[in-house]
Amino acid sequence: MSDNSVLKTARSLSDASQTKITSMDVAKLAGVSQSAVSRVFTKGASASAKTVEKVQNAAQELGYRPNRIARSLLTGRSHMIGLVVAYLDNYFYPEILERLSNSLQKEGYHVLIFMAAQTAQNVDKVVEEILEYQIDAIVTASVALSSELTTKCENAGIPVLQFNRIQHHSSFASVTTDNHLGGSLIAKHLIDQGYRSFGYIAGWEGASTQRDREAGFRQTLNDYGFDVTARAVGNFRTEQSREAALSIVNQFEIPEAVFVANDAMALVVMDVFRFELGLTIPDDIGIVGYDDVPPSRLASYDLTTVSQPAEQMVQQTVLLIMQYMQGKPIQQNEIKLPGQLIIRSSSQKTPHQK
Amino acid sequence: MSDNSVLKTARSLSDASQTKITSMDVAKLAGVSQSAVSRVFTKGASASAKTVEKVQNAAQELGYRPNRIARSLLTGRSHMIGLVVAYLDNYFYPEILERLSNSLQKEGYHVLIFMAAQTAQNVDKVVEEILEYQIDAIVTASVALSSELTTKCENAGIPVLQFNRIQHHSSFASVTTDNHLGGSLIAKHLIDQGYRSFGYIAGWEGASTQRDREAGFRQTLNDYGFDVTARAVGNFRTEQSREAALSIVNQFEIPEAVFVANDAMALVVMDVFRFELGLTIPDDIGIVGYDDVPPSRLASYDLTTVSQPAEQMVQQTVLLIMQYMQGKPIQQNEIKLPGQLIIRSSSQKTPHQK
DNA sequence: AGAATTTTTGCAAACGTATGCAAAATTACC
DNA sequence: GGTAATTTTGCATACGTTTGCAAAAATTCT
Repeated sequence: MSDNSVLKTARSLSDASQTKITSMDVAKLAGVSQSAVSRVFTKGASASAKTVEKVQNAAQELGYRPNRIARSLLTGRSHMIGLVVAYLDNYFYPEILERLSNSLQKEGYHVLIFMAAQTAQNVDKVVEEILEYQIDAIVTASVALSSELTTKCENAGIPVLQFNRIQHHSSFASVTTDNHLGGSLIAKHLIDQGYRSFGYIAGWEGASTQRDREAGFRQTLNDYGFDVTARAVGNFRTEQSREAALSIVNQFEIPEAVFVANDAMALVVMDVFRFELGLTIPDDIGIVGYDDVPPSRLASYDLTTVSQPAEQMVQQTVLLIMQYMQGKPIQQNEIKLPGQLIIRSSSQKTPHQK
Repeated sequence: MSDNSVLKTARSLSDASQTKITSMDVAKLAGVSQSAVSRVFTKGASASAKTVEKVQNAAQELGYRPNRIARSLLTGRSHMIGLVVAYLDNYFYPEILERLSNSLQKEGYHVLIFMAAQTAQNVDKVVEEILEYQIDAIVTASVALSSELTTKCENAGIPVLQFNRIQHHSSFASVTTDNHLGGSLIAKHLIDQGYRSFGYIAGWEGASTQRDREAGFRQTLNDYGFDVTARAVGNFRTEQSREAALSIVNQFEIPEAVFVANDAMALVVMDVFRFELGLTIPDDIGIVGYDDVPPSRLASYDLTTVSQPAEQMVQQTVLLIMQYMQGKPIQQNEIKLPGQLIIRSSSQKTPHQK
């Protein structure tokens, strides 16, 4: 008797009584072949109305659901998308994650999460793990892959989509907002408001978002004959932004307005200016952030910022993935969406008149 | 000739040239059997030092990584944990997700995310999908399963861990903080501070967290001879909390202190009180929240709150999962951790003296 | 050195599904 | 009603692993 003794251990775990129901069980109950069952549950396969009904009834009765793992093994598609993300404490990413997951879910895909702390080495290790899961695509959110890994993914035939970050050497697609434009809009706005000297608190210098925002900001300032006269680095970390705010004030002549590379830092900076240094916002000093995260809208901050079109970014990302799944290769595809300047009171020097 | 024409389509997608490398390929290159390769990569299996080296070299050269999908099919373990979550906009959950994912990653497990909007029906549909993925366990974060689904998971032998929520009928485990205690601590603190009349802004009434927080708050108030004299419902939604704050003031005699069922709402409430109604916090009115989310620490709010021991909660959750994986059944296991009252200035009526 | 023991190895059978192929059943057509 | 065209069905194989089993190799012991 050739019974399956292989899974003895695994089976005994799940309390013996109820065993896993397979397409075979359904087939037997419905009085058809296993392939018939498969065809009923496979999109695009055909079966006669009669068998469809028989199978569906049997499946219902047994509580059968097709096993995606087995299906994946055969089709080569797991319908899982790997998301690599470094931190979730930036308010912006939870929103993205929620939207991305929802959109993919609608298409029958799901998100497998991978946390990768700062170091590139770490990211690489994590991506190697991902590959074991046979996911269909990788989305990296503000995280960079080593070029070695990049080619590895290429070889494995797994597309990598960079979300909110660009590596230009890479042969993969990216979806970003136009950070250069955003920085530029901010400069223009501050100048319009009458501010005449400018500070900048930088994010992590390795990030393309940081670089582009600063470049745009500086360029437009220059175009109008101004420059950044005070600068500090906050690395996108809230813990470091207090130091950065203090150093702007202590090491330089206090600028009239400061652009902080993201909202999470800007909120802290505002508090340092107001409560620790006794400055008035926006009159003593104007503040602008980037991202338009929910807390920025709170009345206590009412922070001017650039909103990232999250929904569109996600839609584009999903679209690219779906296109790839339908066979269209993803080539060097850089999608850049415009952000929108959201003017609030933190930078409205001239009193807002009704 | 019996070549594999089955995967023709799938293969042609990934650009032909490089094909997927399997343990067979490695075996051939290393001059051993396929099972030898498997044993080298399987924790707990033995192989001679010589073959280990040969195999590792070959694997290295080919860039081989074992296919977890295939492994899962055989072992019955996918090493994936399904996380069902409704919203990510509560600041608290992103943190949980990050921690949970990190902890599980250390154990070789990964998180597959499922978003389930409010309705129970929706949750059920999503869980059905989950089951197809053959995940090893489900963690539900502030989301409830229908009892029908509950038994379905039971039958499938998949444990369900309720995070931050309890359904008492359910036969599954839960990890929560002692919300009743938290509410009680808040009442005690407010009374100690000299507040003498109390309002409450409720979360979603279907949530056990909401019920327990309110019950603890009320009970301790009663113990000291007080009661809640103003109440409104904010459903844990920031959009609804403004209305709630206004109705507290308009429909009742303004209480001296208000407990808001979570921080996300409390922040909005503070702003309404201060900026729309001209009240001073904490003197005209004291405010307390719940969760200790990052923005609560910002100087503009400095909100008194109860911190949930996120790290411990996650640790316990992971521990339960790992125990189950080792064969220990998860029975009605209600883990309840104490929260900690974090006293900040939003509720310090008597001036804090150095 | 030979027997007894332990370790390593390869063979082959599973896991649960999708799908090419040919046979069977149905439908369409004259 | 008989043949041709179409649809449905079952068989068998494959996906890439793990693992029980027995044979082979290495080790230990007397």
